[in-house]
Amino acid sequence: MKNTTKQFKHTIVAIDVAIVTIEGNELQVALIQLKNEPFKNYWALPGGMVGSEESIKDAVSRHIKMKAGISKIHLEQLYTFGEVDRDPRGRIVSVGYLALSPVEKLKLKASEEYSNIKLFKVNAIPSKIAYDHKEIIKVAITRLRSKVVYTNIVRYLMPDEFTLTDLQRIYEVILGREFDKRNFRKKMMVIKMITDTKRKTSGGAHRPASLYRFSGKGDYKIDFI
Amino acid sequence: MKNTTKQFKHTIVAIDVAIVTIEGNELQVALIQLKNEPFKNYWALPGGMVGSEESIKDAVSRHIKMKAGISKIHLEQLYTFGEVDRDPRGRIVSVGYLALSPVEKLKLKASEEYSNIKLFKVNAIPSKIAYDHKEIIKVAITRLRSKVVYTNIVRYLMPDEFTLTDLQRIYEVILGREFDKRNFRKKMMVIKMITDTKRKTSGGAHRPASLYRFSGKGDYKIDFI
DNA sequence: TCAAAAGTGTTGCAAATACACCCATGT
DNA sequence: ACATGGGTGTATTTGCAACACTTTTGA
Repeated sequence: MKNTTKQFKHTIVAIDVAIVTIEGNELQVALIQLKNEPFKNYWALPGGMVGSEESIKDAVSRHIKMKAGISKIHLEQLYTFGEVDRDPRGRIVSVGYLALSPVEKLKLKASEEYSNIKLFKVNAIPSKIAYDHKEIIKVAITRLRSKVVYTNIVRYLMPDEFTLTDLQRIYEVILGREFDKRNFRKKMMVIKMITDTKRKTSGGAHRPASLYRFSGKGDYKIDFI
Repeated sequence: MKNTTKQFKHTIVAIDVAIVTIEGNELQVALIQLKNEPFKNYWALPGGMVGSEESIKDAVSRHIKMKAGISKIHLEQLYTFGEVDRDPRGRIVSVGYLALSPVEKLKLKASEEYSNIKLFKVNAIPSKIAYDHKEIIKVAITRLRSKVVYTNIVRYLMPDEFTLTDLQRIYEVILGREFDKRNFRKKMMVIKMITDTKRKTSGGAHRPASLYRFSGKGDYKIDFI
């Protein structure tokens, strides 16, 4: 990172979003590689300015659509980072967001601004991270881990239909510990967060598994796991 | 509220803070009465602009010191409100904060800007509330209620020394339900959040009560209540 | 001696955990 | 027939909730 003079005179509101997904039994976050100073070649969260005629949430959606090719994605606001010197280009206040999507729905694409965009395991993010984005990622993962035990937030990481083993694997990846299969299934049945589709998998060299989907449409809170 | 033309050209970052305390067995929040349009005589949360050379948190502390005469107060960021039309004067993004203090430490004082500042019961806030401040208050109270059951956040609402009955009352006021005295005391002992000072109250026409203080200095999380 | 709040244990119930074997399919 | 993941029940432990009486002080 090089020292540069400040480019912006006024305080600017920006957003940065941690797009989190699960691939290969690992939590992953999307990072872009910056082309320009002051953080040339550093990795950063996708983000950008909030326009003067758009809400903060709309700005997040707009940037996600540009960089990850997805317009319907679960979003939640994390925290607003407002240290004076967090951005060497000037006074930029950034609102951090968490976005969750099953990996199949992401279409990461580089643009003129960025030489590259790809997923990194959250346990192995590159050391050259721009700004305070490492901290934002940490807040994002902490939030996900904390909400997973009292909400149905995992639904945003799952495909429409899934087996109970798939679901258990997602919980295990997020929380980093294993569950007993029988106890896990019992609990899922009790809280009736999911519904049996009466369809089954086929093709595996093993007994077919029942396919489930999440019940209802919204979010809810309850104690489980 | 009257219609006015926009006063500010650029997006501005402001803060609004819900200063919450307990008085008379009720949760209370400090509100100021505005002197000027577009919300003349409406009640609002204390708040104001974030200076270009101060962090967001410093701006919150500064405004609290001005309006509530207290410089050491527990603060936590709640949410950033970024709808385009939330302020008729222009594009103002506001970072909402929760501040907690025992009532004895607050010294609410009116200023030139505000004709009045006082505490309102959160169950009886006036109907003439400016901006989206009713929503901010709601987020503040929800956050407090939710954190009280898994953190030691009540410490910021208590005086330095207190009896177990005092402490139980605070939990009951915040959560709006009653606890069994024996179970409550048992739990407080188990989690060892508080320490016996070996001192006792005196003066009441009843048996003296042991005085306690919170252990350690920081925050922690654990399941209780 | 009375009023008022402080203080103190036990029991029953519900929820969480630990644990092992048979089933259906594809190769 | 065998390898692979799917599917199921019970016993034990632990944590939570319900419950009532005695103690100490000041008036």
